[in-house]
Amino acid sequence: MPELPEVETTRCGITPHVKGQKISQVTIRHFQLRWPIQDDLASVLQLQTIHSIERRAKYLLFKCDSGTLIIHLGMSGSLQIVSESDPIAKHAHLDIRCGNDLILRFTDPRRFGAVLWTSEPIEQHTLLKHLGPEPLSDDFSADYLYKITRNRRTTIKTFIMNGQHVVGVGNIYANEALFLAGIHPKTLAGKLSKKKSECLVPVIKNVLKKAIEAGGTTLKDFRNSDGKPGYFAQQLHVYGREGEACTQCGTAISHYKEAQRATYFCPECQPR
DNA sequence: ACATTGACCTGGGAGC
DNA sequence: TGCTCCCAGGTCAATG
Repeated sequence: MPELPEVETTRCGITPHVKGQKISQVTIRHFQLRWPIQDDLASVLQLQTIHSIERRAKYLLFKCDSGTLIIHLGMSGSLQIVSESDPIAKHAHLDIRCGNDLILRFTDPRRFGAVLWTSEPIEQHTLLKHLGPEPLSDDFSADYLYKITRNRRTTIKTFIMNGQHVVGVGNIYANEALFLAGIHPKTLAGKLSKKKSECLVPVIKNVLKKAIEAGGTTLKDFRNSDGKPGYFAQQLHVYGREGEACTQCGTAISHYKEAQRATYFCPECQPR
């Protein structure tokens, strides 16, 4: 469920409750996530202080005394601040109790998420070291995108969703950005013109920023750390709108599968 | 090196 | 009501 805006919304929501707190108790109810949670994680985390909560791509990084707790929300994960009296729902796999007696609870029905511990420098971690630039950083520029797309034969949609090229652009926002830039999703990356590249990069930044401001996108069940939905779904132009009228020209939105992911576009506004 | 596909897992909705 | 099938916001691993 979560794309970068949802992860960032989560990070901002939990930070005031968790930052600077000492971990008093860790309860792990289900170790089998995308990768198994290491079996001594509870004792490793015990009595460590969480100094900051950072984000790289869609990974949340909890910087502790002797290392970093890495949490990825996968497709269906969420983190909430709860109290001891809150009922433990079915897929609440991990609780991290802090000195203020608030509990950071990781819930993930599909278990595509991950909870990992590392004591090595975080940028050298296997999962992080090959990631492309953050989409909201200056490193993600029109020049950069134009250069790295040369001679690439995959489609532009698949290309921008690849974290080696740029991180944090998931299926919803890839669809939305290509619509807003007037680019057909099947355009070959190598055929992206300089001009379209100069259009697409700011559009990606803008759509992600707007979504963060709206608290993310709630399609079915995304909730921020306060249990509230995100409101960006109201601003979606094409995602999930097959057959509906394009907001710009009224043409029916088309739909197909691209690399196993639902793809939506306006045939009029996004010509091939 | 690059491109494509399968795999991981549960729940919800559509259709019968 | 209940069964089956298809779909879902991610991304690594294996294959060609």
